[in-house]
Amino acid sequence: MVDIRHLRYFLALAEHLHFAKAAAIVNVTQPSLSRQIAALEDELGCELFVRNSRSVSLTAAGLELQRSAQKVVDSLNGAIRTTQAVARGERGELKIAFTSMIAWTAFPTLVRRYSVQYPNVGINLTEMLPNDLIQSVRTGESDLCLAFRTEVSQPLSYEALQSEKLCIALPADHPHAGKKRLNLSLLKGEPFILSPRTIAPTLHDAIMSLCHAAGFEPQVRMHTHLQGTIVNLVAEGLGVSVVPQAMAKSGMQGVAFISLPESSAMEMGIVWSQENQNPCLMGFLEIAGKPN
Amino acid sequence: MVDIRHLRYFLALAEHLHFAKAAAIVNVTQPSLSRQIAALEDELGCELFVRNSRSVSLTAAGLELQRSAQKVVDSLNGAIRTTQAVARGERGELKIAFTSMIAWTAFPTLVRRYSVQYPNVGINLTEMLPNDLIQSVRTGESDLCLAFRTEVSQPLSYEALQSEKLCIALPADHPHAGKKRLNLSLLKGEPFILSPRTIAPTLHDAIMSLCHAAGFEPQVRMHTHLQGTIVNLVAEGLGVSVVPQAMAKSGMQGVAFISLPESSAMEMGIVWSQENQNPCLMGFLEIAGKPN
DNA sequence: TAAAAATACTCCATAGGTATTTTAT
DNA sequence: ATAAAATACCTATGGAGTATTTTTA
Repeated sequence: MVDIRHLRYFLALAEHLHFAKAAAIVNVTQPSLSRQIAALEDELGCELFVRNSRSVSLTAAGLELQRSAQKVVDSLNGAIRTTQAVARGERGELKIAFTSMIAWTAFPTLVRRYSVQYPNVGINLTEMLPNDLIQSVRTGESDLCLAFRTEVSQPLSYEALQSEKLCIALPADHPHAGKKRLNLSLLKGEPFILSPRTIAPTLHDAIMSLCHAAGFEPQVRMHTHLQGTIVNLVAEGLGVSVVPQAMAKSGMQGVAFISLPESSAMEMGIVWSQENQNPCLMGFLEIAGKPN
Repeated sequence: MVDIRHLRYFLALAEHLHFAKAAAIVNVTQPSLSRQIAALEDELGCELFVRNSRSVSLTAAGLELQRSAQKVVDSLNGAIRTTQAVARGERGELKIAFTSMIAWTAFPTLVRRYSVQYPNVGINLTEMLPNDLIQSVRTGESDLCLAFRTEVSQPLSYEALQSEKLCIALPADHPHAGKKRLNLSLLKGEPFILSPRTIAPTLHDAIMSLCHAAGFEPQVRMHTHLQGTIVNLVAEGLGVSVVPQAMAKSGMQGVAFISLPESSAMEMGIVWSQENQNPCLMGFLEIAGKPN
């Protein structure tokens, strides 16, 4: 059975055309090399070298083997290296689930930092509805997701990434626009644009309890879980809303953002499964754990 | 040191995901396979399988190795096969030297028969002057050549392929054209077109001795070693010539060919070196030796 | 004659086998 | 309880080393 040792010995001899020198290269003695080359020729059933006590040269078959054996050895070395790289999490694929809100958090920066440090890992970002995030991690469909703080049970884990207060979004021409502070109760009669509870329960409930604390039940006119769309609708004057403060960074014209210091912080973090063996996940968690 | 055995065992296990079954595939016992897989993982420094007593599955690194190891094994098998094919003369290159006269002999058919039987051998046909043919074989520049019968010394060999009588070529409007037989001496005063002795001595000398036997010294007006050109010049009425009978097959208009049964046969054959180790040469000689 | 490859002989590392234990469902 | 992988222990194949012989330019 031809194995890699035969090829390594053969390649050394094919290069140096001298048994003693080639033997030294591969760290064996000349008789050992002689025997292995003879065994290889016997195994293949053909001569690879023409040799006498004065010279060694390749036959046509030997010349062919020199070309192809080098490829075999190279591809074996490559296979070993890439396998080890995968094991170290330096190569492979990381499947990340996110919702459209992602664009307004620190998550994009985190993904960029990861992709810079692990340039050979393919990052598969899949958008899904907020409610489906955790389940996709549980089934292994995703390696991790970004979600609001949540209680997760074994084998899932949660780690906080970032906290955001909420803020009020008003049309720029709204009577209260321009104020530094605004008591939510003043929006009692306004039409609200909110995320539907069925899709984004955490955010929905947080806003609802703010309104209840202010003593009113908001009149919800429109639903969408896309925060960017909510801000757009507010800019069109179709209603008011309460959105994560990061949305203020959107630079959208026609909207006034008024901070809500009394709102509880909306904490976001990443969720992953401790049973997930994808080595790329370890690298991501390590980076997520570091302060940026 | 990772070798092919490790990869073969690994691939069997990666495919069947069951130690006992995979062990049977590669014809070893289960404990032997267990130990070799463990040794491979140890050598690579990473886990390739997640296993317990109920199930075996590939890790990310194992999945990567499955892909690349298959390529390594395939390329090794390919290297072995092509090397053996080269040794058997079924692959490689055959360098053949010829002169332009080649088109008028049995040689093209022989080359075609060879290339049909050995479709993976590249045939390198190099045209050269008749005088240079033998030398190119001696230096190894060519593996074989077609030449007129010649005495060659070790390590060169000659084998006859084909014999050709010579014939007279006359312009179609020549007074003697149309005759079945023609004594050469009747061309005594005619302008002759011949191959120069410096380039094609064998043919030149054969024609000269025919003329001398007929009792005259030909008046040589033009020289060229290209038999096709000679026939063209005859067709233009510029002279007469004596050419190999195969030229009659050329179908050239304006030329009459008259056989010369008294001419000695011009024997052609192939010349090669017995020291030439090109396995393709053996295949060619075998085909050349067979009657077509 | 001398440089270099092949051979003879010995040793030992390790792959492989049998029997058994451990493990997880 | 059972199927399956791991481990213990033994055997023997064959790869490697040293010493020597053979070969050929």
